[in-house]
Amino acid sequence: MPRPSARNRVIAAAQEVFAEEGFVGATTRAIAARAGIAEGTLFRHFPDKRALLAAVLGPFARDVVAPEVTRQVLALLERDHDSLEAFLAAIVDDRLDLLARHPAWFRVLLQEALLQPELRRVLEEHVAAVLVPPFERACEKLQSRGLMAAVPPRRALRLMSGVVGGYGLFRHILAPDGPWDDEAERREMLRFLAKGLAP
Amino acid sequence: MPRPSARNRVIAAAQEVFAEEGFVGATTRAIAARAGIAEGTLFRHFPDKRALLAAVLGPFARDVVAPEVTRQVLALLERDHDSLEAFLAAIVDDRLDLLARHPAWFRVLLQEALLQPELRRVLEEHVAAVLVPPFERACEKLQSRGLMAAVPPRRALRLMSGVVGGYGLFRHILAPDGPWDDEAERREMLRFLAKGLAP
Amino acid sequence: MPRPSARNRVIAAAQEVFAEEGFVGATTRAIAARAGIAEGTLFRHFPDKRALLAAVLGPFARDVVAPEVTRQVLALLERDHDSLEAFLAAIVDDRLDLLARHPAWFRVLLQEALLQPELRRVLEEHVAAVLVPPFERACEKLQSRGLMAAVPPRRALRLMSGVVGGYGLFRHILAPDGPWDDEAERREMLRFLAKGLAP
Amino acid sequence: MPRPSARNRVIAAAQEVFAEEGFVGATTRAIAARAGIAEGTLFRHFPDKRALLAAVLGPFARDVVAPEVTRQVLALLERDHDSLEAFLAAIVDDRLDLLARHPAWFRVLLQEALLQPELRRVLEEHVAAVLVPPFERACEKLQSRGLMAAVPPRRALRLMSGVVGGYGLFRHILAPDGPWDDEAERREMLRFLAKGLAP
DNA sequence: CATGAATGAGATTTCATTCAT
DNA sequence: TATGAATGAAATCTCATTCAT
Repeated sequence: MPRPSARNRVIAAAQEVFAEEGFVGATTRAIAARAGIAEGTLFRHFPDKRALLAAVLGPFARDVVAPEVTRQVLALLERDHDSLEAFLAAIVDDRLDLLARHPAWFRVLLQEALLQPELRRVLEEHVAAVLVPPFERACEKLQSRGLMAAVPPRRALRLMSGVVGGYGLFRHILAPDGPWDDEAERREMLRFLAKGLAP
Repeated sequence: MPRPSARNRVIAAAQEVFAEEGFVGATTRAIAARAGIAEGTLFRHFPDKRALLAAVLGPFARDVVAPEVTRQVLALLERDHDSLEAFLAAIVDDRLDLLARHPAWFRVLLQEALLQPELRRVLEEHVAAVLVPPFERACEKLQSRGLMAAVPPRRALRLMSGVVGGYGLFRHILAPDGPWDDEAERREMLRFLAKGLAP
Repeated sequence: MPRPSARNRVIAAAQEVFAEEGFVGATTRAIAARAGIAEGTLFRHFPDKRALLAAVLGPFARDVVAPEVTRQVLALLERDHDSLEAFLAAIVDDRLDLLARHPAWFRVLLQEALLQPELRRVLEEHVAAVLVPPFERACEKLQSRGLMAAVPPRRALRLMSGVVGGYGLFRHILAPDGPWDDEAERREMLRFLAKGLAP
Repeated sequence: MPRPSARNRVIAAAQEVFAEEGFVGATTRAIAARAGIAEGTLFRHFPDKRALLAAVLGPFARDVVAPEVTRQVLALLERDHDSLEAFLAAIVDDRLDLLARHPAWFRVLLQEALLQPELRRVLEEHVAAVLVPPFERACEKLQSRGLMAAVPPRRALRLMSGVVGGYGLFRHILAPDGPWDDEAERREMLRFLAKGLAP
């Protein structure tokens, strides 16, 4: 396996430093050092620091919304689920998987979304706009079959996001060193969600 | 009503700018300008920028942990609750009230906790250490009376935090301009929590 | 004995702080604090910081050159001395006495003379110009009577200054806490000077 | 001959400005301007202003204490001297040589030693501790052979330092523009010292 | 292309000095 | 007259960005 290209090493380094220091707190010097290149070289690959942030968030955005990945979530949403439990398990597992694969992205995204209205707009447009309608349809389908409480789907989405996101926050940021039993957490989260959203 | 003291104007300005730009992104120039004072004057009131952050977060920390306020939550936790619903309502209302009174503090605290391990340590020590044990006892009391599911109390706390915190995030930061029906949100959150944590 | 006037307390405080931090390093805030007055009050007594320095050095300059005091040294110089030892003892004792009474002045003067050409000029003009000619005459008188080596008087003055000043430097600045036997030091300095300048 | 490196130009400029204005009075702006570089560039070469002072004094400290140079003085001290004159000439010439090569260092060192206890401690430890014991042994050897007065060696060292240092002060700082006959000064200083320390 | 030295705008902080009370 | 809050110029230091090699 060849050494990753300089460009990719920079992106990886930037991701780490952004996660640790925030976008404003991260210095191009630190990023270049961690990538093992000269500071000037960094600007051969990216016109400026914001472009680097875009490059870091870009793949994440793609991972969430780009056709092939979104298609997976969308597929889950479109599929007919026999039970609320099955539906929740499919969604939650997919998101937990994403979280486990990219904890740093989660952190950077949360930090920068707090600060950058523009990023919030992009997320709203590319994530919410794409995922919410299918999610709503899936909820309505379950609700019409009497498998789910009559909660407005957007509120159900927020509740689910709060539960899964809160777990991600504690698990990967606030107390990453604690003794976590991830499988138990997942099971209990699902049980809790299922009971909370049961008819 | 007299003009608020310069010191208080600075704190208010800093709170706003920190919330908008983050601690690192906020400039003392911007804070001083918004407070309507010269930049140098700012340092007559606070030895440095970090002290200003402390002054912004301090009241929040006090609001959460200082005896008289903590006592209120602690009182809620110590009291005997006739039902899970009553217990949840007491806790959630208290936290929602805090959130509604200090949305900017919530935002700054979240941002900085993501970045500053030291702040996480302080919160862990002053908030978690004080509130968790009484919360655990309250849960165990309810559980022993068969009013609550046999969830480990710390996990229950995380689930509740996720639900309430997620709401706070959407409500006050991500989409503060949306058409929110706060009373309905509160009611549904409580219903959801109560069902999810029911035996 | 009444409390010294505010003005004098400021001068005393300034002298200490100048000695500890140098003129540039001393802050008006520190001086005011040590004098026990408000910073603004300081400028009621002195138009600016340089005037304070002048007020600190002024009395010293007067002590060295002002008629009544200079007259004492001058008197010593004009007097007929029976021996080199007596001559040296008179001069050295006078200077040691000055040093012991005002160690801080010595320090401030040395520091600022290193930095301020203007101060060097003033000292040259008021001290050197006044004291050197009588000193030269005294030397020449001793030399003509065969009591002193044929050293050019200015060089003799420099040698004496080096010996006494070097002692002052070690005694009051570099190692003020050492176990000093001042009387022995004086005796040995005189013996050394007398031998060194003997015919 | 190539232009000296930027780093060396900065050190040379700093040395001059420190000598003229003192450490506190010297501004990085002035140093950068004299070195012909941008102010920011200065901090590429030295982490902060104090490091620049260290870089200016460092070579001096090395020149005085670093093995090869100290060894030279130490060699002089260890050697058997046939007469007090030869001993004094060896020591004084060595120190005068150092002084002539680095007058600015002498000045900066004196200024900062007056102000910085820490620097005094370093000098005490690295210079005094290394040179004093050999000096004492050399004196005792001369004294036991009846070639030198029974002066405690440390006092002899102070007397010599006063004479040589006083000369350095007048020669290089207070009146550098005067008409100096350095060879005569050296000769007379040695004669004076030899007579003063003779048995 | 990669480098790393250099830049200069801007950030935080200090401090002598002013002025309304 | 004394106060102390306020000022703003200037000092130290940072950092994204440029450019000759």
